[in-house]
Amino acid sequence: MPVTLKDVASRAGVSTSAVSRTFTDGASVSEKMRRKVEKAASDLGYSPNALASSLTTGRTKLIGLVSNNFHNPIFLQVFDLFTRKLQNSGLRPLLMNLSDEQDALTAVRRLQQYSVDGVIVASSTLPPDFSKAFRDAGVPVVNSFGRFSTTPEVHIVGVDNSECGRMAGRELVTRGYKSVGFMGGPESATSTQDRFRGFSQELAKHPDVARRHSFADEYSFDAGRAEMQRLIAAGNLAEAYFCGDDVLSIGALSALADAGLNVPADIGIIGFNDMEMSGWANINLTTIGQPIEHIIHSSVELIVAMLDDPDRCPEVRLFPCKMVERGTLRPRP
Amino acid sequence: MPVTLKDVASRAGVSTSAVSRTFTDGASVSEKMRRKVEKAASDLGYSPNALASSLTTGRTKLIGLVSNNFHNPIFLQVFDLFTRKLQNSGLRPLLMNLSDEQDALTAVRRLQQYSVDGVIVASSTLPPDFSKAFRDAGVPVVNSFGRFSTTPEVHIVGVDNSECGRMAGRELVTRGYKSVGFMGGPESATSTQDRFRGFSQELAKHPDVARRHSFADEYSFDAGRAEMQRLIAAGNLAEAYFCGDDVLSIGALSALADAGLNVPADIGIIGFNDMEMSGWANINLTTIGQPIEHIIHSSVELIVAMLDDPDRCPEVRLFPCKMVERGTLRPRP
DNA sequence: CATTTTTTTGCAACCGGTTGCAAAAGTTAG
DNA sequence: CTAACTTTTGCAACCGGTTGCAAAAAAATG
Repeated sequence: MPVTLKDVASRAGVSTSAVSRTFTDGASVSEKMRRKVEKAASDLGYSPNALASSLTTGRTKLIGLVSNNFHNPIFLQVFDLFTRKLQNSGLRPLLMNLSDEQDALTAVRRLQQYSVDGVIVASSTLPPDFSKAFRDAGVPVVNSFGRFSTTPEVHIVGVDNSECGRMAGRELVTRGYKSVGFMGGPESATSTQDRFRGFSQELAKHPDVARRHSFADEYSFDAGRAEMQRLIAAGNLAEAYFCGDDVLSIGALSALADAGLNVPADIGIIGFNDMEMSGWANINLTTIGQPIEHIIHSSVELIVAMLDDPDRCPEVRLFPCKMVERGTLRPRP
Repeated sequence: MPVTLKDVASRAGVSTSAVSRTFTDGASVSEKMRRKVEKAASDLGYSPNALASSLTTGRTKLIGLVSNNFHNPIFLQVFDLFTRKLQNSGLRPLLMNLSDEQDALTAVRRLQQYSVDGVIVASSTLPPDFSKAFRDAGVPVVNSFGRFSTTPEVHIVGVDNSECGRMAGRELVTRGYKSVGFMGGPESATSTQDRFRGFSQELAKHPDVARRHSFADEYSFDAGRAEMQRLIAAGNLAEAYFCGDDVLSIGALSALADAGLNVPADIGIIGFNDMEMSGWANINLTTIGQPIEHIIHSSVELIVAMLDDPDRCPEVRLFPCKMVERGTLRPRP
């Protein structure tokens, strides 16, 4: 049914090689030949089969896009940017949702069956070993939004989460809060661990500031709300909280509002991620944003570079987070 | 570098056909042979190349997942469900983001190059002709969340948006509102047109209820907020509004709050889509929800059925929307 | 045990392309 | 116009599998 190379060749009265060459740039074809072939091809509505050619070229232009973050609204933006950037680089994203199944080797197998040219692991919660499984299988891989190591075994693009934690701590101290809390996501997430570590490090420099911490069950509105309700009920609230994700912050804000506590007059909240809705007028959350576009553009650039040089030395690319000041912290003195 | 059929064959000392057959179910292979081959395959870590086999079988198990809705939070859930359901059906989603480029023929070309077995168009805003382009190219296609026709040319799975409009109208009338408004998304979106039509039809039955309508520039918080601010400034507000999407409703709610208007005491709001955050305690939006899971499961079932019978007669599958009562409308009398 | 029937196996062609190589055609120089 | 050199073209093998067909092996039958 679909038009093949052969059909075009016979209609143009030339060899299949000639047709193939007109569609391969850099190949040697005369102007006359090219015109003849292009005419025949467009008459027939031919377009080359990318999969068949991958067989000989060894390139499918397929990139596995692997993630398990299908519940955090920030990831809709992540998928939007990744798919667009990949498309604009002439690549096609093959999506893999890891929500049901986390086994790295199965994931590698599945993607290898489709001969992906490379894989982007976009997740802040998968363990670093996950990405390594791809590298071990010889598949170029970039880990985006993941935890970085100073001796990376795979490419990592993202932010320094512990630096973000320090930034949050510094901000709260600067604003004169005398007791502060960390409300993390699930304790098992590397992002939570790192933000907590940085936050603690920073506060350790200020012994006069009391600190405490706790963890919500997951990165969700309900978990943030429940955790804040628990804290309120327990009595001794800190003056300000750094929440491990905006969605937790928004949950916390709703618990505070219900309890009749005013933000930022009675209590301060700083979030993380700068999701779109954090800027909405009725939320107006002060938060720390990741430069998502930069991370994604850089990740795609890196995977593209890996296609030419699969043995490229693994590197870490970190981008700075930035404070987004809105209305949930008391003003700087 | 990767292990091929030939490698396994020579290690097992058998023909390549034998190896191929052990990996094709339904093929004739003796137990002894199967064991021998499986041993060799697992020793070598072989897994068959899906793309190479597609060349002869004509099946890639690749499904194009096409959308341009990368900004509505509801679509994160849509992508989550689609990818999982496809994966569980042994299919792989090839994602195509249409935000940059809307040309149907280009999209068809691109996906045809990868020999997708079928395409799912998941969008409430793309024109029906878009999906037809795939059908015309002989690619099985299902349009999810799209506008249906009583003489469908492609499979459509979704809701009856005009019925949803009627449902919203009925709800407002039942609650005794004497003047009501429709605040739609962009007037060009088929979903907005249909919801508006149904809403108007229903209200036409109640001449004692005053009605008006307007359209926001896009489906977004900011657009909803701006439009409601405009309405407030203009003076004559209706007693209740049906907003074409929850994200518009939430924007509208924030404008109302800023203006010191109380919901539902001063004004009622009913949304559409039941996004996750509509249920959040600080939003608590009364809305109409689409049965997303059903729509998606049914869409995938349909595309799977099309693989076996590409000429299957196009059908429309509609699922009922349901009211989700929360706190932004006055109670029923 | 020979014969017929059924199952298993390998051969070789094919899926839709690409590419090294040598022959053919086109250019340039003498 | 011929020789030497370039460019363009087609042939045929190959990429990693599948499959129709016939031969080989195994099982059933007499």
